[in-house]
Amino acid sequence: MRPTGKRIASILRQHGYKLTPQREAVLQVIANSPGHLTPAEIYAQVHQTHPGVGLVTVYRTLNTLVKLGLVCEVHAGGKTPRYVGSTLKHHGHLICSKCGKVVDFTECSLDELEQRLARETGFKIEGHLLQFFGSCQDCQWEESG
Amino acid sequence: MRPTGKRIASILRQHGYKLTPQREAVLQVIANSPGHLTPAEIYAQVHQTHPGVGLVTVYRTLNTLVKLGLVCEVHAGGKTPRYVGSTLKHHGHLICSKCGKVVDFTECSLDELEQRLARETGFKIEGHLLQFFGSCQDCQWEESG
DNA sequence: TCATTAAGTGAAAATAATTTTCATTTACTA
DNA sequence: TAGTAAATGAAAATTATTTTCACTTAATGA
Repeated sequence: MRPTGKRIASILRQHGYKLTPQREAVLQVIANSPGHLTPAEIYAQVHQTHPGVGLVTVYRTLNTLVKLGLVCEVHAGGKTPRYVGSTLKHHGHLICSKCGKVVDFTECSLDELEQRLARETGFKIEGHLLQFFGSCQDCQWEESG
Repeated sequence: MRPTGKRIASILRQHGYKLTPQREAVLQVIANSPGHLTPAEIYAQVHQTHPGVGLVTVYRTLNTLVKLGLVCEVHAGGKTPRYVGSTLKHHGHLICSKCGKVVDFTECSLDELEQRLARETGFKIEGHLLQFFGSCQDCQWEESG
């Protein structure tokens, strides 16, 4: 389950960050979106309800949230990263190579592999991102059509 | 096993691309590097042996190689992607969140999950990328020190 | 071997994404 | 409610990447 906007706000304050209306607006958009948004998309949505909020603030807020591990940065084919509310661990994506559509899935079956890698490499593993690439159903139709 | 420079060259020609000295130089660097290089790093290396080759050509060559599936584009924390010779499927990385170090690993245990996802979502899955994030041994020392 | 030609190249300019700077404003704390 | 450190918006700066275009070259075949 993703953290709610309120949950995120509380964590922000715990870490000494101020809770400004601008940040709240960004949090709302991310928390309420089922999809994976680019900074520009987030800005567009924020701008509708809070016309005063600038794109710079969106970038700054995203950086802060990523640093705190509250949102996940996903590179899904396109050149700009996309952001989604995150529980940090066990994050899986299915990405269409043609249209860029991203579908979430949850899976927890990598523990064994994770432990083996930690043992063999000395890494302290904190999370993972598993991405499958392929064509979504729509784009398969277009291919054959 | 990664494709060799020669192998890649041959595939290029099969697809109607010309084999220019510039491309050969880029291929050599990628094929011979054990690590994951940024476009700028590749350019720097190419430039040593082929001072005439421009950064633009490096970008163009990388795009071509990615399109052909001959190199893999990895987003490893930093803002620019990194490139590595690739077998397209079964590609795993272990990425240090602090220093950006990337360690390859191979794993083939995701077939079951892949099939389930394909069934449930209708995706035609063509490959995947599994990335674990954490701290490498060196950076763990720095943390406690 | 040489001429043809489509594709590739370098340099500069253009575009796009992101970060920095700085003067001003604001949320939190006492 | 005053003080202060942090956050903000706008503009400028930076950085990464792509496009344009005149020129060059690799591949092809006579």
